[in-house]
Amino acid sequence: MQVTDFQQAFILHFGEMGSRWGINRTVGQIYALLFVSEEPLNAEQITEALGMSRSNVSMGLKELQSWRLVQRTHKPGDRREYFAAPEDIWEILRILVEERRKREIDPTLSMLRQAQLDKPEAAADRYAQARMQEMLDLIELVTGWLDELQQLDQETVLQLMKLGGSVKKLVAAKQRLAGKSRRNAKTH
Amino acid sequence: MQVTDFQQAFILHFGEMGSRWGINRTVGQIYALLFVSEEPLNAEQITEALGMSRSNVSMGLKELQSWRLVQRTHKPGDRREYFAAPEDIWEILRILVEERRKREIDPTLSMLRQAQLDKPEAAADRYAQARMQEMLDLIELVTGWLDELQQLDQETVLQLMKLGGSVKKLVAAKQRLAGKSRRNAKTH
DNA sequence: CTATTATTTCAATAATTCTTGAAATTCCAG
DNA sequence: CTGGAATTTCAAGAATTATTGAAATAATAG
Repeated sequence: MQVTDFQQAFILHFGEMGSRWGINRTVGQIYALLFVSEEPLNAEQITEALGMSRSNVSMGLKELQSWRLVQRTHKPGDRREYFAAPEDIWEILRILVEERRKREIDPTLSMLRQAQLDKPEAAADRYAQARMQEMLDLIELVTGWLDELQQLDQETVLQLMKLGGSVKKLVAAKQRLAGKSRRNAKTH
Repeated sequence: MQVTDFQQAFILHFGEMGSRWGINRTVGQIYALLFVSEEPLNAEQITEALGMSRSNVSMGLKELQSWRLVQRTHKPGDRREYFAAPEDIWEILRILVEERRKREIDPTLSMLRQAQLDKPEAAADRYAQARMQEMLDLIELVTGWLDELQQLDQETVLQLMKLGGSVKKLVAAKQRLAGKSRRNAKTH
C-alpha cells in the first residue's frame, strides 16, 4: 500500500499535531490513514503505507483501540485483522469527548471531591478549599451539561448549535415561563 | 514559603496530570500553587514552595504567561514581580478554551480548508477529500458554536447549562416558530 | 498435531523533553 | 552612572517517551 500525496499531507499533519493532542506521532498517523481510507486496512498495509516498524503499528493500534477509535473487522478467507475508523464522524466526536474526559478530567474530579471532605483549620487551607470548590462546581456544571448533550439526539444538538445568538432570547423566555410557576419562591 | 499538606495534594495532582493536559509537571505545579494562593507570589517564593530550580520556575511562568493563565502584579516598594491566577474561574475556563483551540484545532482547520481547494482525480483521493470535508464541517460547527457561547453573558450560559434535558423541548418549540415563517420554503 | 503466518511483547537504543546551574542580561535604587 | 538584586537564557545532563528488531506467543490452515 502506497499513500498518495493528497493523503500524505493529512497524515503528516496528524502526526505533527499528535504531540499537542496527547498521542504520539505514530498513533496520529495511523489514525489519519484509517480515517481517509475507504476500506479497512490490516497492520501490514499500515506498516508499508507509513514506513514505520511492524511493532510500532501494533502498539499504535493497541493505543487507538484503548481510545475506542478504531473498529476491528475481518475479511472472509483472510485471518488477518482489519482496522477502520468509525464511519460516523459524530460518533468519533462523542468517543473523543468521553475518553478525554475520562483521562483528563475524571481523576481531577475525584481529587477535588476528596478535598472537600477535609475540614481544614488554617486560613490558607480554607481559602484553598474554597478555590477547589469553585473549580469542582464549574467542572461538574460543564461535564453535567455534556452528559445532557450526549443524551440528546444528533438532530437536536445540530439545531441547538445552529441557534447561535438567539439562544439567549430562548433561555430568557424559558426563565419567564419558569418564573410564573414559582412566583413566590425564594429568588436566587 | 512552605505549602501545607492540604495544598500539597492539589499541587502534586496538577503536576501529575500536567502530562495529560499537554503541559509539564513544573508548569502544572506552579499553576496549582498560584490557584490556591490568596496572595500573588514572586518567583522566589514559588521556587521555595515547590522545591525546584529558580530557572525552572522562570520558564514555567513564561509558559503560563503564553497561555494567559497568570497575571503579573507588583507590590509597592518591591521591584520583584508577583504572579497570580485570575480570580474568576469562568475567565480561566474561557482562556483555556481559547488557547487550546488556537493550539490544537486552528492549525488543523487551516490544513483541512487548504485540502478542499484541491480537485483530486483519483477515487481514493476523492474519498479522502470527502472525509476531510466532513471533519471540517463538524469542527466549524462546534467551534462556531463555542464562539457564540463566548458572546453570551455568563448568566445566560449558566441558565442554558442548567436547562438540561428540557433544552430539547425548547429547540423543538423554536423550530415550530421558525417553521411558520418559512412555511413554503424548500424543506431541507 | 504441526507448520506457517499473524500478532504481541520486550529490552535496547534513539529521540525528545525536562531540569538545572552558570552566565548573561535587565532593572532600578542610590 | 554604578552596584547589586531580579530575571532570563542557554548548554549540558537527567529523565522520559518513542521506536525498533528479535524473540515469544497466538492463531489457524492443512
